[in-house]
Amino acid sequence: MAGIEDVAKLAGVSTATVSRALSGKNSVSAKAKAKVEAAARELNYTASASAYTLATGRSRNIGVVMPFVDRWFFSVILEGIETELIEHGYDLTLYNLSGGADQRRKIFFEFLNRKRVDAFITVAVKPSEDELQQLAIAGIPILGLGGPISGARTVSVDEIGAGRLATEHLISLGHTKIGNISGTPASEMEFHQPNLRRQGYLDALKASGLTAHDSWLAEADFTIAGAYHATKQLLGDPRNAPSALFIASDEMAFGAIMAAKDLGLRVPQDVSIIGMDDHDMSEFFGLSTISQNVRQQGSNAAKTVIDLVENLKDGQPVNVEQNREWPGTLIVRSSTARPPRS
Amino acid sequence: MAGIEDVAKLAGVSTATVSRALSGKNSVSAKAKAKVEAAARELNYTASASAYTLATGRSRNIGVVMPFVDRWFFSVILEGIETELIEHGYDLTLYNLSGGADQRRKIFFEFLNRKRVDAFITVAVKPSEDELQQLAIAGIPILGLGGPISGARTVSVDEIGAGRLATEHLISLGHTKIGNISGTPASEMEFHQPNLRRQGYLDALKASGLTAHDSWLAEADFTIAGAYHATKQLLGDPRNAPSALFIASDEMAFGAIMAAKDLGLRVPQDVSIIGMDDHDMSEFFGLSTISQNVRQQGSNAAKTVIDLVENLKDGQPVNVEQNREWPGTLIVRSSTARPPRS
DNA sequence: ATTCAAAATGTAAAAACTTACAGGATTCCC
DNA sequence: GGGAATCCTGTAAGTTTTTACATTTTGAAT
Repeated sequence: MAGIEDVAKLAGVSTATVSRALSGKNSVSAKAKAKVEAAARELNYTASASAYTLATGRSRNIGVVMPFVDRWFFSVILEGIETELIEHGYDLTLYNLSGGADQRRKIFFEFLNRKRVDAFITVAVKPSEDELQQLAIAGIPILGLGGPISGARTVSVDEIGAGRLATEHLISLGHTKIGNISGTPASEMEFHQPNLRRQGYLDALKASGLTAHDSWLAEADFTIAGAYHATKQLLGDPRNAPSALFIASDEMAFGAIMAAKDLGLRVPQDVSIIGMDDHDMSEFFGLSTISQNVRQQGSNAAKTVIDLVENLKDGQPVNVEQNREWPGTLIVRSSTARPPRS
Repeated sequence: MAGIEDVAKLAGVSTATVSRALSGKNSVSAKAKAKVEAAARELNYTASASAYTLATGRSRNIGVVMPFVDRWFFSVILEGIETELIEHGYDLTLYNLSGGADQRRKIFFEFLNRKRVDAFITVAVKPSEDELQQLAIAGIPILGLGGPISGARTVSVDEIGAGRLATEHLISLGHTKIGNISGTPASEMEFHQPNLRRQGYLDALKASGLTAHDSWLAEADFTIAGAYHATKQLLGDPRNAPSALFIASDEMAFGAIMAAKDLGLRVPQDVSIIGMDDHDMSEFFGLSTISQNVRQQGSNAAKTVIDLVENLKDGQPVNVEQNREWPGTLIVRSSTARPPRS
């Protein structure tokens, strides 16, 4: 493995000049730069990351913390972040919390201290007071996705607004008996997104003078199966069934569609269903939904965090507390229509 | 941020002793060890990763390269790897190739050289000659998942055997008209797993003296939608339709089940369907399948790669060329049954 | 009490970069 | 052509840790 010294020797300059030529930040004569670049190419040289980090205190590496990576939302956002980071010459190191409390402690109190990352992006993770303090001591800026974190920048989706949007779509079609399935508290993210979505649903009903019958509401596991069973209950009694359902996630909505079919109900003729997320498979199911533009949320977060670490002032990020909210956009497919005349 | 010197001062010993006490590898008196540990805890000290790497040449960091992260198989395997790595004190840095050839070149010819990782795990990626050479020069060991890579250790699933297993299950139920849907070449992984699965299917038929009618074979996009349309074709003509289908992936099999239902066919009474992977949702669909134990494949790969980097001899891994193959296991659910009497 | 081996500790070099500082070379302008 | 300003380059210090080597301490055996 060639080091900077080898390049310097081959190019006939000092290591300082090599460093300057390759980083492109300081003044180097065109001639020297050419020689250095040729030598570096010949020796296949790239500066060692650890020496760079040690010397500069910067690692060009971003840590990403998420509770799972094997769920659709998280894997898509991860891909969005990663692609953007690579583009800018950053590495991504992944920390997933699915290993439980012990793993979480290890991540926040050991790995974090190794000064291996310039900043963290947390996705749907709410750091505890202890954890935030730990981050502050280590001087690592943090960007939160999917919920407010005090003292940190934050990028999130307007969950309430999105829930309202979905519900308003159903109301505008003429539905008055609108049900809702949200996640159970246990299966929820740490910021209770599904709860917020229901809040938007309730807001929309209220604004239109409608009320939510208790028997039109359900909570279910955040999965296809969970929503399948919940839907069978909600739609089971034809005399008292809602004519439309707003479901807290697309994945759950798939289960709802299958349940409706298995009950002999046609979607959308007998019952309208709208989800939320714009999952990859939603188009296949013809599911109307609210798009969150997840991949772009990821790349946006990556851009923001790079901005954060490249514009530190005295080691502190400038412009803290700037929260950006994304609106959702309504996507109408074939799972929603006017209510049946009864 | 406290450095090793601060800890040494507080504990009243030299930095060498601190290093030894904390790494636990060399002899330190019990008394000194206790003092150092107390001091480290008080100062909240963890050795800086970059200095450690610079001094030792080891980074305790594993690079993972995969073509996507937002597909079920990849995200699950990633989670398996990550959880195991954390357990052993390793970090994971993620490189995904979905950004195209340019990103790929950047990863293999720039990022890789930074000496930031001790080893690579590649998942369903077939490095080119150039890329392999690059890895060799950099002295980075590599563990391949999902296909053979010359000169590297490899962990893979016996795809042919798995395809045979699935087909034999259908044969043992009494089916003689067995169709198969595999991925299109374009949508395939770089090692052509789906092709291998079809190979196993053909082997099994042959062994039982059965033949595959051309009109029972199809290739489709590796998605629900792809298989949905292919299935509609295969089962569209009742007089010439197979009574059972072996589908190259569970995700595709979901599409097949829906297509069958939409054609008015009952699964399994009218048509049996078996997939492959044991996807999270397969239980919900009642899909019979071949389990690949994906998460465990991931954690197994992580263990193997740690073994690889911790047992280097003269910078070279020992035991190269050791290929481990996983068998699949048959999981029978409710999507397969005896063929209908016709 | 001596002696010797083994165990514990300290000193200082090494790992591979960046960058402040200072000095030499150019360029510019009059 | 001379002096100042600017640009370029090299020297050496600094970043934080590990570890070879040297030295001191400990403990056991005589």
